Amino acid sequence: MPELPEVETVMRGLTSALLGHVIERVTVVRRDLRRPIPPTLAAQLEGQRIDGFRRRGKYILMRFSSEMSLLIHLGMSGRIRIGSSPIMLEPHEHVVFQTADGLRVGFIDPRRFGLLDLVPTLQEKRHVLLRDLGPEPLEPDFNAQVLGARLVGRRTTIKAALLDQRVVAGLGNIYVSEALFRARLSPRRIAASVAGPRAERLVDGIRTTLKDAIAAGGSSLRDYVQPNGALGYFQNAWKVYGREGEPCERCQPGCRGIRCIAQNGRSSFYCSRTQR
DNA sequence: AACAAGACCTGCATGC
DNA sequence: TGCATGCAGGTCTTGT
Repeated sequence: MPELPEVETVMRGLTSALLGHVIERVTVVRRDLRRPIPPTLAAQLEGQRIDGFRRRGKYILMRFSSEMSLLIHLGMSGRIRIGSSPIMLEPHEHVVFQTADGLRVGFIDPRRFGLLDLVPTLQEKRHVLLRDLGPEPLEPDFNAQVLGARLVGRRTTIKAALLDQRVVAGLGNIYVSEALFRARLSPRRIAASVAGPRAERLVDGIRTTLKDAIAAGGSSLRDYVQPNGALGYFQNAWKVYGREGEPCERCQPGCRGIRCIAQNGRSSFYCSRTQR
């Protein structure tokens, strides 16, 4: 489910459902996710009021009145489900939060690549999983200069570089393909060669892709995206991802068809005529 | 230091 | 039907 637009959508859903609510009970069904759930999770959160949410890259931070923050990552298959209290545990539901006024929030993650951790709110930025993240692509200070500086000297492909969360935070396999299409850059291009006007195009491609996807509520594959169960629909607006063989919207008649290649074990989709 | 490959885990679609 | 295979929105670790 989760690249930046899906994580942003989830965070907004959590905000509207849970802001100001008080956690009454935390039940941990299974602790062995990507990293173990802290043994003190329940003790530290029970009785605390939810005071706000932040997103950093693909991570969500849920801030509590105790000045502790719950750090959430959804991995590949993570989901959050909100309902009212008496609901059956569903398969792979590893943690359940219940609020004082009867809401029930479940963290569900079949593959267990996701994680939950605690960090003092004032030290969020120093958390080992957050401290090396690159710039937020939707912040105003993300520009061609900033991106170009992080690509200097990198001999890998631009595809691999953009998946590196230290270069820019929040992109994943789908949105890298989509952003490179909009920027008319081949995923095979050497990262260091993206500077000047190409970097301008790429920044623009990244931002417009992410903004459009957020406006659509993200992309839904097999899982649903939003905590209330609503589906995102940006998967219908993908221009290249999952469209191998189709003509791209830019070249129409003369198009050789969208290609799918493997790079570092992951698929990349692109138009070899309009992306160089 | 940078990079590619392997590892982690489960579910699902495909093909025999 | 049953089974094997490969693939999936991520990232951490290992080895070159």
